[in-house]
Amino acid sequence: MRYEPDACRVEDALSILVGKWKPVILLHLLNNGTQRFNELRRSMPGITQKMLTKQLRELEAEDIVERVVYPEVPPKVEYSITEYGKSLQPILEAMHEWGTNHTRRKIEKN
Amino acid sequence: MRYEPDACRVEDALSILVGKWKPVILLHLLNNGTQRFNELRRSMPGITQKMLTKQLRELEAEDIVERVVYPEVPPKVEYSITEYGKSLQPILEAMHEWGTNHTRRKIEKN
DNA sequence: CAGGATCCCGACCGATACTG
DNA sequence: CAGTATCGGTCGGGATCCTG
Repeated sequence: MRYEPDACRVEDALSILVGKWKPVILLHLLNNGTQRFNELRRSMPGITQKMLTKQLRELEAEDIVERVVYPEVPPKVEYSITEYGKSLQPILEAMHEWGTNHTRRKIEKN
Repeated sequence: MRYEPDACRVEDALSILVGKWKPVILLHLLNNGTQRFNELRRSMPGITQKMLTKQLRELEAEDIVERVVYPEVPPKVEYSITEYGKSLQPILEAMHEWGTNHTRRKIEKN
């Protein structure tokens, strides 16, 4: 009789993954490993600096990505997935697979 | 070199699952089977009629839930998960499990 | 009973300009 | 290079009232 708690936990996971760019960022880091800020930026045409920064900060706050600053001039900052972040991979892949299927299905319907 | 397509498919899945109440609704229907409108409403304290209607309509449009209207007075409408909708269950459960873990982890950190 | 129709606010996100 | 600051538009979602 109490499904709200369950649903709340699903929402917790969703709140991490949602955000227009978070899945893209995570997949990038999962597939390409450690990357610098502008490296990520270039690989995601359309994202703004502000958004990339914001989403990375949020993921960092949840211990999903790691941010390493090198005290140099010019600045150098590297981002990577944490071990904990990797635990999201199955979910991302499941969603990717389902999404692919869903898209195909919709196309076939027309 | 092209991860955008992958990410887009993830977004497709997310767009189905996101919406403050969609996971809750889906879990309800998955666990409790067919339910009437107000039955669903009562089991989700906090949701408004408008929101419940809207989310159900969106899920119906994607063929995730089925809506059956009985031409009676007073009106009777039943909602249930479609076979296709059931394919989301693994994702929902994976998210639930991950979310539960994540919440516990955060609590332990404090 | 199961909704439709309105009004409204705040968060999300984009565009642009500036900086250590 | 890797950000921060500011302005503004869009829209998800809540509150409330109305109806076949």
